[in-house]
Amino acid sequence: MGKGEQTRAAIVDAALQIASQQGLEGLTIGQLAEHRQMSKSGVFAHFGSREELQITVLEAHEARFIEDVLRPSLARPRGLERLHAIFEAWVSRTVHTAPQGCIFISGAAEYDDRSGPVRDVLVRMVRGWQRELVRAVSHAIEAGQLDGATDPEQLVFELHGIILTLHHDGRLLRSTGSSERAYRAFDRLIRSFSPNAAA
Amino acid sequence: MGKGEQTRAAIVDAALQIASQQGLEGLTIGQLAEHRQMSKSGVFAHFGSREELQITVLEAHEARFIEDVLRPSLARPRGLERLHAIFEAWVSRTVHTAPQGCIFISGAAEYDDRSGPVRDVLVRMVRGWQRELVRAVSHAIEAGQLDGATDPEQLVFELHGIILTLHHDGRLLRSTGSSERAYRAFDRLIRSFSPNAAA
DNA sequence: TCGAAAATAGTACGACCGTTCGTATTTTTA
DNA sequence: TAAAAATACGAACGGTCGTACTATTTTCGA
Repeated sequence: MGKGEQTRAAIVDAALQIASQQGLEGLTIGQLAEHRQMSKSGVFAHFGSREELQITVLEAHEARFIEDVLRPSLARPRGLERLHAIFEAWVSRTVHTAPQGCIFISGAAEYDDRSGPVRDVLVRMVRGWQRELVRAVSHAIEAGQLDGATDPEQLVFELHGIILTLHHDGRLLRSTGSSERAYRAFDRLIRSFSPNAAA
Repeated sequence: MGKGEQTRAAIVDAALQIASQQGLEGLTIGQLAEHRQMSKSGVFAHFGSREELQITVLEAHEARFIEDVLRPSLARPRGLERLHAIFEAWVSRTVHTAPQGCIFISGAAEYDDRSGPVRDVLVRMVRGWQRELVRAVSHAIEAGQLDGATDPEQLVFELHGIILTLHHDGRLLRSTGSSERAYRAFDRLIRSFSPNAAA
């Protein structure tokens, strides 16, 4: 790895941190340069535009997200066990690993009314993640661990809600005990989709 | 109402629109002045600082939110019926009335890592709204419409999640049918807290 | 080790930011 | 209707923004 790539990686790392706190729109090249003790133009040269930087940060975020949440869970057997592992890792990441906030979530608020490449990339990533979740749920249905009539996307919809509230309450309101609420919500959610639950 | 108050009200109105799309941090005085065909300093004079403007916008948003969501529901009898009315109005507002997005939600992402007066006001408002929800849930418990062992704040936590996902999917992903998913989620949520549900 | 290529710095630009201030205009009040 | 007060304007300030250019330094293979 040449010097350039090395520097670039370090910049992206710092950018990821900053964007996690201030959002992708709050990320500025000047701030990033100061953080890395470089000149603005030196930072800029690695990306060519701020937009390209933001997209690069999104890609780095996604890679890390997948690594933290999905990857370890793939070691678990398909079905409820894996789904549970995913949820646990997701909760954990939301409150611990990324104590500066999730870029997917802050980005959703920042770009839901905008158009452009950054938004497009974000949407593609979120859709991709939802597809992964749907897959995991479908496995549980196929295994008979969830009711056969379960609409996987409905379950994912509600699952996502738990994480969004966890993020919201834990971060904005600084509530303690949000994780416990999240787990309780997850249990009820799964139970209400269980084979023997009165639909 | 003097001329000044009149102008100020019109400015706040425009600011509310802009902030609903761009967020409170994306709201600028210059943009606002252009929108209202005024000079920057003319707009500025009504608030004294951008922060004061942001707080004023928050207050206007809260007033409208209460008016749209809570107020009409208070005409319904306490308990599940009122809770359902609140949820319906909330969903409706999230997807129709405020097609530019909810400032409470975008603000949560913008200010969850910041400090200062704007954040403080936002937090106070969100807490206040959650308290209202807890009240509505408690009424349903007292009326025996929800299980006596129900933790109202847990139910509110999950209820909030439904709205957050509705906002997320409907706006970022532009999903159609999110409202239906929200209603289904609500029904399941209520059922799982019903007196006869196997806890 | 030298020289081409890559990487970084430096400088400048126009645009917009929030804010200040002095002045002009309009509105209200006496 | 004139004086007083409220309101709006215009210009300017110091900053920061992203970006474009040019110069300098550093890196690394021949």
